[in-house]
Amino acid sequence: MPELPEVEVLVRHLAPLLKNKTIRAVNVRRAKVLLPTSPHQLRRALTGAKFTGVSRRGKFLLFTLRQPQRRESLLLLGHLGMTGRIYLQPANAALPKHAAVVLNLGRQDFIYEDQRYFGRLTLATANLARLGPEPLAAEFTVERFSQALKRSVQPIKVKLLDQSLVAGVGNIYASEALFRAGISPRRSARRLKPEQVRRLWRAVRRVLAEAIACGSTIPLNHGAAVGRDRLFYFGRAANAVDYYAERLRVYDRDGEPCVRCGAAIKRITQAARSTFYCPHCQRQ
DNA sequence: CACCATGTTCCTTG
DNA sequence: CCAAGGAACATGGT
Repeated sequence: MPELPEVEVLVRHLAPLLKNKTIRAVNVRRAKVLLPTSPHQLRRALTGAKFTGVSRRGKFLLFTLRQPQRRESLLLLGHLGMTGRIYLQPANAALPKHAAVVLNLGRQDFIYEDQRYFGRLTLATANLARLGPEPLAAEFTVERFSQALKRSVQPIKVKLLDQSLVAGVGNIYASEALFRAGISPRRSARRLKPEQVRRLWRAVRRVLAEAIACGSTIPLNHGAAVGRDRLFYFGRAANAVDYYAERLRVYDRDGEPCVRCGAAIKRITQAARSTFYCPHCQRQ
């Protein structure tokens, strides 16, 4: 499910639901997702702790908690990997097949599930330090972006996925931003002209902000039975949420006409991942 | 059987 | 130290 916009929408959804909820019990069903934290460490840290806030950094979810008898707040880090999901459900409901961690909050369970187990729910926060600037914050300046691009000979599409360049852009929005900026995904990062760097910088911000705005309008609190599998699914498979998929101009549109010029959208492989672009609108 | 999938880390090489 | 490339992780859909 997750690139920055989807994580942001999830954070906004979860924050009011979790605020002031106390964790009564911690059930670790897949220890791998905690690493390097151990199940014992997690249980000891979280049992009895109360959620005080939920925020985001790049694609990471940041849960802050207050432990009983302690002054310092505790930081729990979440990352959804490719297929992770977090939601609340009634405490007596059946657990999903790939539930990795379940936090009992009383009448509700906080479910962290991940079909492929690429994600994390951990007390280890070291990886945050490697992240680049937040694209929607003032720290993400065109100068800083430009300087970082000059040090790379990688194709710009591949470089956009580097979380130390800018935090939160993933495979979908990298293609979308390049389309909006009219830049070829194959172009070497250091060879972008200043005008292109500026256009791309703006396109990254715009594409992410629009996706957040769109995601924020989708009602997220539909019941688990209806919404769980649809929430944040944004491929274009049969059960995709059209409302969301329609917003993507090039991603997964191989062979379809470009919305701007009508040329057929192309799919190529870069760094073992799919890139979609318009060969006419994105020639340089 | 093949290939594909919203992501990151680890290892190697230069 | 840094940049870059590739395998690995694990499960499921087509």
